[in-house]
Amino acid sequence: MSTDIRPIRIYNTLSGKKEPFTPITPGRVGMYVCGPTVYSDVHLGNCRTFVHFDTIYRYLLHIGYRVRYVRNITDVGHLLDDGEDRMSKGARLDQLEPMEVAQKYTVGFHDMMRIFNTLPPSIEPRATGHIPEQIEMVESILQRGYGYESNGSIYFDVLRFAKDNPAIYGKLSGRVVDELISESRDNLKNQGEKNHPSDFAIWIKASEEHIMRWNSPWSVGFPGWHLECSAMSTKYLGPTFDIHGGGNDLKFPHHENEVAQNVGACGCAPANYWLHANMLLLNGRKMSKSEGNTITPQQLFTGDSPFVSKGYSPMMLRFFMLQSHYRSTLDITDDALLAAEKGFRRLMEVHAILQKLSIPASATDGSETDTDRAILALVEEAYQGMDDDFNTAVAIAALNEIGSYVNKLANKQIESSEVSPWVLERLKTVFNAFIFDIFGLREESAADNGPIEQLMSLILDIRANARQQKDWGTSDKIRDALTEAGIQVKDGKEGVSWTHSRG
RNA sequence: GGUCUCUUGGCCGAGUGGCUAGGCAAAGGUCUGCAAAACCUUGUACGGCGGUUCGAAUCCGCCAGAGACCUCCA
Repeated sequence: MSTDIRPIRIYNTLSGKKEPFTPITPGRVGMYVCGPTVYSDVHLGNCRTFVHFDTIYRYLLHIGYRVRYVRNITDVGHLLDDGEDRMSKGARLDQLEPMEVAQKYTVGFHDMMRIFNTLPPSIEPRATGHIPEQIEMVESILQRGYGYESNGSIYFDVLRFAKDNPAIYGKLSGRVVDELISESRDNLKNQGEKNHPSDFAIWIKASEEHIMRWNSPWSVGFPGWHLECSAMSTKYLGPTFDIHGGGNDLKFPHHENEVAQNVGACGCAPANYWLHANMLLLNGRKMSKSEGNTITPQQLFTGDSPFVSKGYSPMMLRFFMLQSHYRSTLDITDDALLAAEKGFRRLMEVHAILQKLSIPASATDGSETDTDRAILALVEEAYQGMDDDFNTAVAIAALNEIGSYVNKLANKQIESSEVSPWVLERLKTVFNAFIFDIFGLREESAADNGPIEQLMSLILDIRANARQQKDWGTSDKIRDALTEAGIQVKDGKEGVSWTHSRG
């Protein structure tokens, strides 16, 4: 029931502050996130953005919303400085058909999303699959007087739109139209076809050598960048929906123009809440291929890069990303990764220990203890962190504090009578939910089970015998050899256990 | 050049007008055959200079540094 859903607050770029989230339809959320342009391999920054929005999607689902999550694939429409479409440029370089290029990088993108354990969106529409919808939108914009034809191309009339809707254009990106006039560069191709430098193309007449082309009432051509998102979000989520997300760098011009197109086409604003994920930095700087300050996800996994001392697993990287808030820049450094890796292991280890804990009902008298209250307060803190603009860092901190209780309980450093069985059960459920359902983490230690479990139990048994006979030479030899093999032996009060010490 | 954001202890990284974030690293302790793991204790951090306030790291101003956008970009 929607009335049971916890209230949450979201930072809305439109207003510049946190607002209580109220969906258009109670209990349901429509969310659109700008997906990748598939003309090259996924950028690590894309991964961060999509991991965060995946976590937002997961949290909304977890607290009980029914969510339609739309994330597009842009496979046409980006103009380069020389006016060449990005897709066809890639095709020329690779000697491939444009759709072959799109397909190749789409598959690569999906693989990467799977590696980072993101849930697939409910709908993943492609720009080239929605040419008729985009043409219709151009027609609507023309009918309402916010577009004009020039030489077979259609441009969006930003000045006129801004004049009619002074409270809308520029609101998202904090821009003033007068400034746009003086600041716009005029070195774009076809600039002469525009009435004003800040106008942008919504339909572009294809030049002879342009490979991607479709018929339209105006010319054989292709849709402008920005248009696909307006058309597809409208088609699948309606003219006005709840949440629109994307990377910070899309605020302008992409999102600003998207708003203008939607309002220009139907007179209604596309989304109520705009969320923007911040950039990923490498050693304090924006990643840049031309300056050599860049690392691919693959290099991060293998460690094959001068920027890292070793490889890092995808799940550890996901955890690393979630340790910061989505609206903050996140700086990748080897030290930070090393520290996060240990933090990740600690959390996963706590989870494993917790799931094995049990407290006999007879251990307590049924009343709520101080420890019960402390633990429940931390659980609530984790949820409130997420409620407050999806603050994963705060939630992780609360989970870590819970971790101390879990370890103390497992070590018998606090009596089991101090924790009520139902609190422990609740803790197990909550931990499970946060780690797997919300944070989208997953166990990484190889699918060991069967044989390894048996071997380990044999080895540890031999070691236990040696220790009983005070044969420290043998027991330490076993321990050292296992350490060497990446297995950590833990001698606890309750017996011996082991974990993989490297992932 | 214009617009905007950020600057937190050794390293990351939350937060915020008065109350311990958290992780990693470090030191001491408990436990241990010795370790490891775990647990406990320890750091009096909020770029600089002014101002507002009973009180600011948190609000305002100036300065310095960094970053982002203005052009394809997650």
